[in-house]
Amino acid sequence: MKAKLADYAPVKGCMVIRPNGYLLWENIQKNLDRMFKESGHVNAYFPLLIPESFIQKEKEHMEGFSPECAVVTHGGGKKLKEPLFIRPTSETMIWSMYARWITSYRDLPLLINQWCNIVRWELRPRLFLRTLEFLWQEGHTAHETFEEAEKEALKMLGIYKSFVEEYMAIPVYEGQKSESERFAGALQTYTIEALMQDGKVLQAGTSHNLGQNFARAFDVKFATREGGEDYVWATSWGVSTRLIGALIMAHADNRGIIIPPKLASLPVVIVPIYYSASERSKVLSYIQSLCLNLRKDFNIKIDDREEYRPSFKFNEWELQGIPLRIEVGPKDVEKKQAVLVRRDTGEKISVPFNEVSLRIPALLDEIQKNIFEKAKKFKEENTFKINIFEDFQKIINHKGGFMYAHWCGSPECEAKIKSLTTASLRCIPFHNDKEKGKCVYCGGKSSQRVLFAKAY
RNA sequence: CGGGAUGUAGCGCAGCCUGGUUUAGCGCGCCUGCUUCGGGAGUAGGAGGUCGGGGGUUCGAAUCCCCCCAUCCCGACCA
Repeated sequence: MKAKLADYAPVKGCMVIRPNGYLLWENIQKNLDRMFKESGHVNAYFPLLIPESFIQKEKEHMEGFSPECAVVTHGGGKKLKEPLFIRPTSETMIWSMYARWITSYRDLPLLINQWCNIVRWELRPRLFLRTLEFLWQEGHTAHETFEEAEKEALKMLGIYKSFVEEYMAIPVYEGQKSESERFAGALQTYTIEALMQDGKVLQAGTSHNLGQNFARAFDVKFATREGGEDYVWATSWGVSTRLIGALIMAHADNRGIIIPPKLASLPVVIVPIYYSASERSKVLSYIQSLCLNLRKDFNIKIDDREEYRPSFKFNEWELQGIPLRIEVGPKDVEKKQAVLVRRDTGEKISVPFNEVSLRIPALLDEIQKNIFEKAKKFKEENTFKINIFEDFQKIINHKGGFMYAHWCGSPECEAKIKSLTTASLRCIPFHNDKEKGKCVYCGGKSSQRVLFAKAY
């Protein structure tokens, strides 16, 4: 809020994404969109309003979503014959269209993504993490075989993981969801889970293998290579503006947020320091010449506002998470240097005038790496191998973090654990110890450890 | 929908219990001037209020009573 990312809107549960926050979203979009396109996907736009009958076509999907939907009942001053749902996700709309577009294996795979807003009538909203309306992207793909769809679902999860880790500098666990945590209407849900600094965990992205459920519901058949006929295999995957929430909670310190350099629209800000009018003009012209080289490679702001003192500006830019600050005062002009200040460590580094343009990219890289490593260390230090249920309860309540424990695989145990600890099964990790053990709750047989945590 | 709390200036709050010296205050922010400026400046002045809404009690209500509305926090649901 103080970093001017967002504000509460007049409607309960809705937020305004302010320019600082929206810039972050634009950078998230820009990079993800590039990754989607590099992997063969294209963008399209589908309508906001979905006929009620569409939602009802896939039973599990309807049961999962209709309680949290906003419904339009009136239009043009009249009651509508059929209510229109504001999309909570677009599977039904998109598959109704795919039915028209897909007739042969030659039409496959169909790889479409959409950037849009959706509405889910959440009962307990929270800024960025759970709002009634939010922005996201949803990919919807159609394939010839189960294997191909499975491959796609995993590939997209991989893209999410690399984006979140490399750009947002947030380390994640990747894995699959248990049956009870699965997306409504999916055969399999894959997820990346990120640990926040308060010990709670945030689902940062999901990818689903939808099998043939939606194809059956919307009668999407295609002529196979062998001359037969089959239902199309589907995937869907999405990330949302929740990622901005993740960014804040993963990296912020007591000075404010920290924007990873790779996502910063404004990576560098220059604060001039002067005492008199003559010093002011000297310092500012020095900064101008300094910027001549830098501006080619970076978006740089010179904060020459007269009404604030330098110390005020330092704090303000730190609050907003600008990765690197350059201070230039009379002393620096005299010594032909500039002072570079890292947002992540606060370290001040004096750099000779003609080396500044070299040091900036190197420092930005270091900051990017440092905040990732710091978050990674935190994640690892807060992942606990648990064998006894009492330890599970103790640690989850005092420290939070991931409980890496054996689980027998039964939904009953999962539900029991959740009701006793409020921790849910976040994922069955891909890369886990395939050791045999006993379920942390019931003591039944288990072949691997899974991750439990309190989640947002 | 269950439990808890709160609505007083743009933001954060005090005042309420025990009604009247309150002309409704304080901090931050905002506007103007001067001095300042290498880690959230100082000073002098200034603007800004249907005390959430409605009703009631009273000579008199921000304060007591009733109803309504809204928001926040903790649960159930969820990205």
